[in-house]
Amino acid sequence: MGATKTDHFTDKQNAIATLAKAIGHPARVAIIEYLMKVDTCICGDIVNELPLAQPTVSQHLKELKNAGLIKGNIEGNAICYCIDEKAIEKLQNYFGNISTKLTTKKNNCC
Amino acid sequence: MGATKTDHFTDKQNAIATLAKAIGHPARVAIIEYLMKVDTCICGDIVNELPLAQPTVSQHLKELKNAGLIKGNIEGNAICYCIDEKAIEKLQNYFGNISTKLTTKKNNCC
DNA sequence: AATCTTTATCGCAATATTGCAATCTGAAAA
DNA sequence: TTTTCAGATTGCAATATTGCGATAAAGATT
Repeated sequence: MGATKTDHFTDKQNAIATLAKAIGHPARVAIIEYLMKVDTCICGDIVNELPLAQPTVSQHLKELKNAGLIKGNIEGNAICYCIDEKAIEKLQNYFGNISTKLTTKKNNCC
Repeated sequence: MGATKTDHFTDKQNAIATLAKAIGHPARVAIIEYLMKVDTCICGDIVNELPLAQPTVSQHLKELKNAGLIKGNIEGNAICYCIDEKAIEKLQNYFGNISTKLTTKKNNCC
């Protein structure tokens, strides 16, 4: 009890949940938006941008990386993080499909 | 500490995070997909469809409703739940914007 | 080598989430 | 009214997440 029963659901469902869960925290939304805003993606200064301590930011980055939403490249002693387009596209497609199916179905009981 | 510092982030960031967090669980992904699959949205049998007990399903529905992803209509002593298109559209737009911005920017350091 | 700079990890406390048995509520049916 | 049925709520135990201070790891700089 307390642990998510991931094994009872399909791989696709778990995959979407994992991506969504990673975005389900404002700090991580802010990180993604910052990565978009910055032209160069030398990203050590995310810590300065966010109201969180360095270890906390590091952990959020780790979770985003585990979920496959961002990639990291070592560059000297700094690290270059950037968004992985594939993950974003997966989400876009997923919600796009739901949206179109909903409008064609016109289920209007609510 | 352990509480999310929502007040340090923008309303938009918190809004996206709230929606994403609600989808960030395979059971809730399964609920949404079931609501799409069923033509009529008389939805009491979600419990039969999922490998979870009734109180657990009820709580997941509550969280989806709180996040604004689904709506519920009382119909007799049953309840008709269905997806709120607006929330899905918000997510679709959000990830669509990111996707297009990424392809135009061509940031290829990773 | 000694130091600085950048990022990751450890360990902890506070809080949140997940899941369910038991129970409650309220409408329909008998 | 009593029973029944669909859902919600309560209360609890197990686990996960959030956040940060302290520290570690590793390349850069002096």
